[in-house]
Amino acid sequence: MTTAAHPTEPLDAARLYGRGRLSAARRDIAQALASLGGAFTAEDLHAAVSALRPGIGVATVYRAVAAMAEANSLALVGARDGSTLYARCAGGKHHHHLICTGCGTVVSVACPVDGPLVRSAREAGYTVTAHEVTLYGLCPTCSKERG
Amino acid sequence: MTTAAHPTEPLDAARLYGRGRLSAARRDIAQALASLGGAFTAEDLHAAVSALRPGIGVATVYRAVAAMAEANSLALVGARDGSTLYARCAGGKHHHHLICTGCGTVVSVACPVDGPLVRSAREAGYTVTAHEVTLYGLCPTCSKERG
DNA sequence: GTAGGTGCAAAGGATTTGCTTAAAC
DNA sequence: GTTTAAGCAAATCCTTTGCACCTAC
Repeated sequence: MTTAAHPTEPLDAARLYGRGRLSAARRDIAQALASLGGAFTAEDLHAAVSALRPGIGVATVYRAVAAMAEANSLALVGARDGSTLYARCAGGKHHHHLICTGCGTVVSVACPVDGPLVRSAREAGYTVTAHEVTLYGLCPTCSKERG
Repeated sequence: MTTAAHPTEPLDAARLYGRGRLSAARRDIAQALASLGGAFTAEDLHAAVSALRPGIGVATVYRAVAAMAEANSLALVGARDGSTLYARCAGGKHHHHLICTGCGTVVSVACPVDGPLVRSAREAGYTVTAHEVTLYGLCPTCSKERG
């Protein structure tokens, strides 16, 4: 199957950030993150954490996001307007993301680049070192709602 | 073949911008664009035009880029640091881009998303409305140079 | 003559950084 | 006690916008 539930680990705040210290703020960020579910921007996360911890600074959230991305707990899954979209992503097997533009839900999709595409590029003399793939669309629920 | 010379039309300044007026500044921008070759940022283009037309404003370049993108003469092909990467792209058949990180050359690659991936997503109840695919790597020349 | 383009400067939004204070280990 | 994170503000970076003037058609 090509689409699948997006692989995330249980939300263990200690692991989210790798080897950093676990402050109260970061615990709240972890909790807010769990409540977001799908794709989100740093601003979304900041807004969510603010409900739990009024007055938390944006820099704190940005630094936490950077730490989580570094620890492979978050993946950069795209962009919305001028902002970067992140989603929880346990890493593991290489895959990409389909983001529901209706509700933000994220599902995994198999990588369509590895394989024939990279192979034929190599045969043409090209070396593919990186690639970005993101799909946008509607999840089953939102598909029904919007016809 | 999966990789191919990137489809661009001969640089006809009149067509680059769609139906807008052809000012002297836009003619110079067109000429600078031709000299850039591959992927570029608005800032790259502004720098190139500045050689031909010192004192040209950045806003003019940004507006010209927007006009060209609107007219399907340019495609947004990715991002570098915080900046948007564009490349000449005649449009036509749906495709994506492989950008050489060595020299900026852009080549077309077939879309690996249309087909099985979209079909299986649809079977799972998802509607795919859009997708982004960009490959990064080295062209044959840069591959040799860097081993 | 008029819509559209230019240039400049200021605004805008997202993200980062410097610095001092507070807290985890 | 030492090192790391928080909080706040200022700074930065890319891009867009407002406005007065100019120019292609």
